[in-house]
Amino acid sequence: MQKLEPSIKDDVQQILETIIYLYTESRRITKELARRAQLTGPQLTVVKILEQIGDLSLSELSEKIRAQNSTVTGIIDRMEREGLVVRERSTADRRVVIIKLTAKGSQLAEDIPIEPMKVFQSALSSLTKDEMRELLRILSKVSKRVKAIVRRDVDEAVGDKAKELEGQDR
Amino acid sequence: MQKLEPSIKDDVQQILETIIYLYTESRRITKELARRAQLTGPQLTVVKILEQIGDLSLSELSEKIRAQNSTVTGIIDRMEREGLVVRERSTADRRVVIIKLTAKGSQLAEDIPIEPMKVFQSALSSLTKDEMRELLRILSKVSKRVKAIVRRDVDEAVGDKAKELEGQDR
DNA sequence: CAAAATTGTTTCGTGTACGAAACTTTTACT
DNA sequence: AGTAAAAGTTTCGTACACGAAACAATTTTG
Repeated sequence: MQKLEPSIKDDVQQILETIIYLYTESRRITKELARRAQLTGPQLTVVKILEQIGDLSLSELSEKIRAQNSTVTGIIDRMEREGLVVRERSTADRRVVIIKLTAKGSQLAEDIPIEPMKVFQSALSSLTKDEMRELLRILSKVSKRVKAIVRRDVDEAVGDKAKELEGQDR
Repeated sequence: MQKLEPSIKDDVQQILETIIYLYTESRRITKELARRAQLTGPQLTVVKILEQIGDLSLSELSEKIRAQNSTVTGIIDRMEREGLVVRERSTADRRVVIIKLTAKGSQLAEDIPIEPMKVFQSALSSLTKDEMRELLRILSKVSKRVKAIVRRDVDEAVGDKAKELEGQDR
């Protein structure tokens, strides 16, 4: 079943693990920074986004933090309970709820000096310009491949295509 | 505050987004594959791991799926309720709980022909050997930098170090 | 204009996810 | 042996996270 030669297989495994590491680390950092302000990770994200962009509708906010509306409703519920944000009906479109930072929320945003993503930006900045280009090029290639595979094999008939997919492993 | 020149900044942003895409896509694929077998993402992961490795203690399983014991307890509770696995006390060490696939669980594992990670392995395999080495080298470098920054700046005094960190952005 | 389709939000039910505390069994120490 | 420390698991409380259904306001259509 495994047709990759060992060293290649190890590379693949290590790359996957590194990507997973980078992602989970980003969440860990967010969480750690948030903890110091008595916030949760997602709450810190919301506070920082509202500070930078200004008021947003719930849907816009959901899109920014890549979560479903129903998830964000809960996050905002808890933040409103803590007095960090307020909900306001839009006068232009009364279906829309606008989320605004309160004074307390703004103060908190200021108190947290660093955005979680800054750590990654800083780390990436240690690469040479060429390395950065190369990284982006290769990651994009992988990304495109994943998208193609997903379209063909996962979204349609995983079962039928499984053998074929494994056949490509060599 | 932003000292990166635009093109570099865009590269950084794109790299971050690509990494986030690859990670979230991997969860989406897992979930989609799981859905077809009436499983959840983590449950599919557990079933596939047990199929390949064999029986594991709860702690070993937690480590494999990178989750806390308390999280896995819940996952196993639900899977046991569905008759996919059983808990057995280890005779060697009676503190230990061994998780075993039932016949139903094994059958399900067989029915799902492809492991979620296979998609990524396949995509990564489209890279040349040189590209793979280069990707791994660069990602490792980033990873090391992140670890170093985290040790120095996040785990200790984020507030004090924030300015300094931003200064490194150029 | 009125019914229908659409858009934005919330509610509900289920499943993670995590840390702290509680519990059980084992190991280490005196 | 007897107590203390450690290891493995579960319980508890809280916070996401998501999809489906419910609800409200707006826009589209006949």
